[in-house]
Amino acid sequence: MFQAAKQTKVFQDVVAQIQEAILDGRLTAGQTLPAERELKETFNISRGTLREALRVLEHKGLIEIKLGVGGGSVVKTVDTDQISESLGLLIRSQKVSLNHLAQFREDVEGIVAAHAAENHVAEDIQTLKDLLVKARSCVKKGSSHRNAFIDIDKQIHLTMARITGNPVYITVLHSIHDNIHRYYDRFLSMEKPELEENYNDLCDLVAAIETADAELARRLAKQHVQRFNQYMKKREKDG
Amino acid sequence: MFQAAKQTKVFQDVVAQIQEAILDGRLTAGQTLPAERELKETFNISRGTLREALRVLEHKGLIEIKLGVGGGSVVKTVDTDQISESLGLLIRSQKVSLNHLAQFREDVEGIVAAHAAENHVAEDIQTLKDLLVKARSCVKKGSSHRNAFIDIDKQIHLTMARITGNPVYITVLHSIHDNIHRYYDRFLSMEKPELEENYNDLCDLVAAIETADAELARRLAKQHVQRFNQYMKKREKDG
DNA sequence: AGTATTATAATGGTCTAACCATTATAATAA
DNA sequence: TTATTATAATGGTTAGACCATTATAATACT
Repeated sequence: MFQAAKQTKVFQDVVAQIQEAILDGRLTAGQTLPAERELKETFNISRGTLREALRVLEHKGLIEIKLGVGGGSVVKTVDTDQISESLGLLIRSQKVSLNHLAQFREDVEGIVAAHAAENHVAEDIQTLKDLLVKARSCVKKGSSHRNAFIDIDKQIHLTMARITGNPVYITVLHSIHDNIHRYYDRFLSMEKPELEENYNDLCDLVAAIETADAELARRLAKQHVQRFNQYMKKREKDG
Repeated sequence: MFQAAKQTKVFQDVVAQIQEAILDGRLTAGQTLPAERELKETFNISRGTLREALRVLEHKGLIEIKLGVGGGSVVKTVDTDQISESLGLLIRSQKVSLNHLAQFREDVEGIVAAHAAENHVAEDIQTLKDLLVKARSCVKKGSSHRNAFIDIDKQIHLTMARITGNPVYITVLHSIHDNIHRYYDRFLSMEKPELEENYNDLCDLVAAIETADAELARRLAKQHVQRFNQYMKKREKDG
């Protein structure tokens, strides 16, 4: 019938107060909070308790704590790091396997490509084509530039996410890529023919986006990601 | 050329050590860590520093700190709460709007429904139909049971996510629903005709899943979520 | 005997007061 | 003018004490 009346723990109350101030805009990114020895007077608490609160706020990604003169707790712009970290924990807890993440990525990349085909402007296509040029030079240099190619591949996908105009896709794709990287290092070996195959995928994909063919873009993106995943699974199996 | 040699901060080292122990399985869910006064001796640090570390681990969702005799730091099963919280922060920081979240949800619910159509077993259909019966009784009782209906709607969607067998979808859908709830409270007003409309949507959707028609399921799910979103947007504009 | 009450002790929560480590800035020297 | 060095502000850490909560054991009551 009733609910817990209040946060019994002092540090939680402090976390809540500072968090609300940030989210309400009373504190904005870049601003520095008062020094700990001053803040503890404001809240009328001990420094230890205050520091527990600041530690939590830091981990939430709301502040950054800097050392030395002119240091202190600086309000941060919220980004996707915490989501990536949490997803990483789920993966490492074996709640999520490579197959699970790969399946999700295939679907999401497909959707992102489709939206990109619908929403792009001319400038976006130029950005993508510039990235394709870089990708091409990596392919020419062969498997020694595998990592550089993978990085450009990532940039192309993140660019498509940006073209959707929806920050959720950017966040989700960032989190996926942050976490799938661990598998790339372990399982993904691409030789020159495979690099070329992937490069051609990307060219076709960009072309589909340019002609605003959403359904084709969706299919190509999915197929492209599937290829990556198959390389990995094959290598995972072979050893 | 070189990287930072080590974590300068003591508490970070402690966080890392305990986290690794949990992720490696040397500590498993349910186990209780030694008491603070004992742990601080093990790590050879002060209690304050140890508590900063434990606070961070708590916020990561890796441990739960209980009071009193028999209390202490208990290793937890990792769940989706942290991801939901982080997504919530992004939304409240106005990095993500209702429209952004709604668009994403339409796409994801479509994909989930399609996978559910492909992967379901007979038992799953029974679960869904049981939920439909409950939904029907809410509709009969009219708008006073709006919240109960919304909750069952949520359960149906989460059930479909479970049917996919992919925990990423479960996590993502949980996070979306956790965060879209705030908008429901503010903007979603459903009268009896609208409840009926939605109930019929769900019946059609479950039928499509039962007949394993993935493409139809995808379209119906998307359309169903769109309806919800339109109610909200209409009300956001009007009221 | 069984049940309610009360004391005990273990554990996290908080406080105080000090000192260490890092770093931007100011003072000083070359 | 530039390089060096001292200063002081700020977070990082330590030590030891006491408060608050709670499972369990001891006790009193019926």
